[in-house]
Amino acid sequence: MTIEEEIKQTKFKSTQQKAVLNLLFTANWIQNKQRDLFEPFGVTGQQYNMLRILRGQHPKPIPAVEIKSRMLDKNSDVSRLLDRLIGKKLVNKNQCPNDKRATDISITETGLDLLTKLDTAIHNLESRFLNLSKEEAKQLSDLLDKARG
Amino acid sequence: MTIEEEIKQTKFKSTQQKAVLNLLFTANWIQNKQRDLFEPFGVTGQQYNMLRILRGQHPKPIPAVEIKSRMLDKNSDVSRLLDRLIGKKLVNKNQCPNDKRATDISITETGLDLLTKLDTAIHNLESRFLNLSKEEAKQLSDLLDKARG
DNA sequence: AAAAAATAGATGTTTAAACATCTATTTAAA
DNA sequence: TTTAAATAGATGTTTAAACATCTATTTTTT
Repeated sequence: MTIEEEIKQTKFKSTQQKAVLNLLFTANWIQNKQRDLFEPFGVTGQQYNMLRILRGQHPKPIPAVEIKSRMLDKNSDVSRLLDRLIGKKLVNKNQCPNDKRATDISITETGLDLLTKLDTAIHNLESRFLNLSKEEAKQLSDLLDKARG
Repeated sequence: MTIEEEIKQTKFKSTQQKAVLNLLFTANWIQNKQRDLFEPFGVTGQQYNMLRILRGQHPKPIPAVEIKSRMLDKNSDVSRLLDRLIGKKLVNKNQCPNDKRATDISITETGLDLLTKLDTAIHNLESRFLNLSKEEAKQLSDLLDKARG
């Protein structure tokens, strides 16, 4: 289905505007698919994003401000996102000894196990349900980089 | 700034995964820009989306369910989004005479005036701040259509 | 060293998203 | 035609996003 069919709009002010609408629509489409996929595991997209960041640093703990700088959504409310993950025993938080303002955040074994389970499911979503060849995916990513440039 | 720099991640599981992350990041980036732009006018992105749909049908009223089918976010809580726009006198709602379950929704003159004011601002965002030529924008839109296919 | 500025993070409040459920009406089936 | 199913929309509730403000600590300036 083209974007015209998806939002029942045939005329656009400009090609750029159409691209923007398509981008926002497609992001929503992906997020809905991700939500369905994450739901049985009890995590949200933002929580998954945070867990992946922590796995990337594991076993080194990182401060919350560093997590924030790596999040897809730069406005994330990291404090309370962390609270929820701590509640689920998926991450640990300690005061940083070098800087008493800062925190040492790390992913737990439980968190790593959960990510392992999610990996397969996510991989299916991203490389099978997303109907793009490797070349097309690269082209898309490059265009997105340029768009923000 | 490339997506690698934006989220400080250099390795991706697959090119498709990188494209997905870039897509979600870029959608967020656009939504933040839109929020800044809409903020002085007192509307949100979803409300703007709804107003544009109603303008497209003006002066013909349409039922809420038809609005929903045209929204970028198909999960929108149309009832309460409408309540907010009615509160701002930007749209009208009446019971539909042919089907007492349904509603007749239309944009008001105030709503049309507001959209006129927003048009210029939005156009700047979409065709100037978005650093893509017409050809590149088309290429992006086509890739997004294909990705969902 | 004292004062000012910046930084890390927590927390309070308002608004909206997410999800389910409910009512009224219309359409389809038995 | 009476019942069952589907549709349109409203509403209740829980959770999270958005935005501002606050405290504690560290860094910079004077």
